[in-house]
Amino acid sequence: MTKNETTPKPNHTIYTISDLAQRFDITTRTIRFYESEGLLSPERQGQKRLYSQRDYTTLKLILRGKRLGWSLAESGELIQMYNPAQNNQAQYQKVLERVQESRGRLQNQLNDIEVMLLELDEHENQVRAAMQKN
Amino acid sequence: MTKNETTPKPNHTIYTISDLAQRFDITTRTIRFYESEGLLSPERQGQKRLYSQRDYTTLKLILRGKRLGWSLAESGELIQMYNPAQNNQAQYQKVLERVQESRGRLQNQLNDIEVMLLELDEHENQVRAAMQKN
DNA sequence: ATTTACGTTGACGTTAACGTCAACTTAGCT
DNA sequence: AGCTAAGTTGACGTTAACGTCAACGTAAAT
Repeated sequence: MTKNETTPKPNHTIYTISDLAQRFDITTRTIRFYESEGLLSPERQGQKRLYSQRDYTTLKLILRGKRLGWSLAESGELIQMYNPAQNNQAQYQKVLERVQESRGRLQNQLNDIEVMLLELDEHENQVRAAMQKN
Repeated sequence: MTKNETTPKPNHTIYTISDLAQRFDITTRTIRFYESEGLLSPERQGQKRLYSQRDYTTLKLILRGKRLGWSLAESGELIQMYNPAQNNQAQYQKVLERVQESRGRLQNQLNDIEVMLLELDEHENQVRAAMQKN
């Protein structure tokens, strides 16, 4: 019997806002802004925000999205997908469709990247050839 | 002997601004804006702009960059790389370094995409499992 | 000659994604 | 009690990447 579960993460870990800011190298202002945009919804202890492991994961997703040029709204849709919504079959079906859409976008981007990489190879060859000529 | 050259493109083709706008589904305003940012420098016939095959390629590169979330400034550097600059070895060397940098960025993006795709797979499995349960 | 279509140059407006204060509150330390 | 560090909520500022509009030029078609 092979271990096939995901490695058990400390699911109870709690982060403060500046804690997250440091870990992800962003400002607290940014984190609050994401909340105001509906991408995060941390617990409160009094008026202070407390972030869970789920919030951590969500933030990671947002930032990965940003590195791929996704807007916050687009990442927001992704986050929605991952959140437990209604349990009925119709909703499940919609989620699966969204998953397919996201996959499609990513595939397109993957394609663009490979074209770019090929063009870089080609160009490098040309430059090296020109270097030899002299 | 195999044909290994790139397919001969009509290198003399000339485009008007609205022509390019249609082909790439952008506005003429956008194209002029890119020129004002130094990304394009079309010929002029009187005061009208005439775009060459090189301009066409440059635009394609810009838009591909945008789909990957690259800023115009970043795409501008790429364009510089592809343009015939000084012929001395030092310059060549710098170009090769820039090529490596671009490759690195693209590899990072590629990595992000694969993580996202894996997470989508995982989530799809979970959703399908939940659908079966009911 | 005058529409019509296409092009040009400013100038100003707009949106997303934050940055930058300023004016508080709150909890812990001395 | 008083200080300090970290957090909070507005409110306004900023930058990139265009959109929108006005006023004008020009070349081909009727």
